[in-house]
Amino acid sequence: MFKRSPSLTEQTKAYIKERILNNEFNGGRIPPETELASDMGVSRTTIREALSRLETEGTILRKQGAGTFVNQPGLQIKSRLEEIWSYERVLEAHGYTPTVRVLRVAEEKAGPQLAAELNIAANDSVLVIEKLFLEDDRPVVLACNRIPKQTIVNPYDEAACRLPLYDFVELCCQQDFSYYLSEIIPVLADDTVAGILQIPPHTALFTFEEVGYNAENEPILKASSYFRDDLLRFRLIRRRI
Amino acid sequence: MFKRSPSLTEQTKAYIKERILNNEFNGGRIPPETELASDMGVSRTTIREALSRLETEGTILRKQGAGTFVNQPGLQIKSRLEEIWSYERVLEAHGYTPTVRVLRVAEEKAGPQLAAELNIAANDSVLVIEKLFLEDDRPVVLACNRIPKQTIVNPYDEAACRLPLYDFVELCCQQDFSYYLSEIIPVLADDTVAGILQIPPHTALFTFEEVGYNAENEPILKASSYFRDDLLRFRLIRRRI
DNA sequence: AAGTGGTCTAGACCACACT
DNA sequence: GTGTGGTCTAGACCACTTA
Repeated sequence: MFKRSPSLTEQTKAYIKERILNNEFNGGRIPPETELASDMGVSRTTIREALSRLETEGTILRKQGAGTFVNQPGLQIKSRLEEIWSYERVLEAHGYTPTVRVLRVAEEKAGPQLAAELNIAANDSVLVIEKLFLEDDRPVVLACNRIPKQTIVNPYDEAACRLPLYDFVELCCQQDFSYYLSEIIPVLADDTVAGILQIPPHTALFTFEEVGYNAENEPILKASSYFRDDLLRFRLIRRRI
Repeated sequence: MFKRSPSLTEQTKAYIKERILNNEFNGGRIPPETELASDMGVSRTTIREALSRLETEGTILRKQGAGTFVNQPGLQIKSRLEEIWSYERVLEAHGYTPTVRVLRVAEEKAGPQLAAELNIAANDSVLVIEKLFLEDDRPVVLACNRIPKQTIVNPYDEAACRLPLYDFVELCCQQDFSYYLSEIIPVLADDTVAGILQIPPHTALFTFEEVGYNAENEPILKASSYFRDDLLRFRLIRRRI
């Protein structure tokens, strides 16, 4: 029934999710794992891994001894904090059709703090790319990214700067972008940020301050992002561990 | 080597983590999965599940074809947002020895918004428990919890209100607390909150607004929490999906 | 070429929920 | 008791990295 790639688990997950969205399960009850396995011609392990991923996403609910159930539609989550990868996709998940505006591309010298975070020397050059994500001309996210010049091996142009950051890194730094380590920090909007995001000054915002790492676990960029809370709100499922 | 409960996977994970903390792996390289499995007398599946959990926690790093490695100590995370369950434990993880102060226990009538969130009728009674978590007399977290009176089946006293919320719910509501659905919202501290947390008014804070659900997926409580950003900061690992 | 993690299988037994 | 999800096993093959 399925091909080899992408993984059977991912195909299984997508297939079950589609059946959920089509309301194919009476009363929200999903068939037993053994039944799903024999129906779809895969092992129960594969089914279980697919169901686990759907459970972490909040799509389904499992009760030991009782069964597996579709979660209420109201509880489905649009933007899970851990899964944000590009703001374009986050905005699309919210039903927006985002546009990207590159506000600034410049070179700066790294201050001592930035140098320490990126494991470079103070006063080394960094490339600064400031991007604004808009939905219907309303600014939603302001992102400021700093990448050490020495990691940029290929020439870049205006178009490259418009790309999602991980594409830029793979294209111009020939590095794999592996993960972000993020801090969530509440701040008051200063005049500059308030002006760009078109909100009153001294509004409370939250920001991401994050360092991006490559597959070798070396820091390759620093990103600071500001969000319009009224247009984009993050949700989170917290489970007992 | 191991007992049956807690699960082999959890014991395996704890054992590997202990060896990591003891610096038993030369050069940060963790032995191959097959070797770990035969050493510890469990199947490779069990080892893999344990390693997966250590990876999501940010403790280790896996590279296909290359090996498994200990993550840099600086990248270890103290309070993963998704894993917060009681604020006592979060503060302990930060090296604090927290105390809890119950500020208020009262009954209120539910307004229309709260009633909708908790799926009760407007003007139904809710029990309000306001708690402050301190570290060395410095307030760190203010939490305000609202539980419909009708779900409280056992009598409660002052001591019960001091318990972590999930213990209170299991004790007095005879319900299993399953998960929270949380929103992260930046706000300006008003005078009341600022006074309680001992910070200047109009400081930017972030808050959790969250609804707690039982195993049957029914809302059982509403919680609003305020955090001293300077004393407790949340970190997050975001991976490419 | 050899060694590593990634995926998948078939089957066993356990813990829990229903009725 | 019966059926469900939860845990675990032993073994196969694949994809990737490293030398």
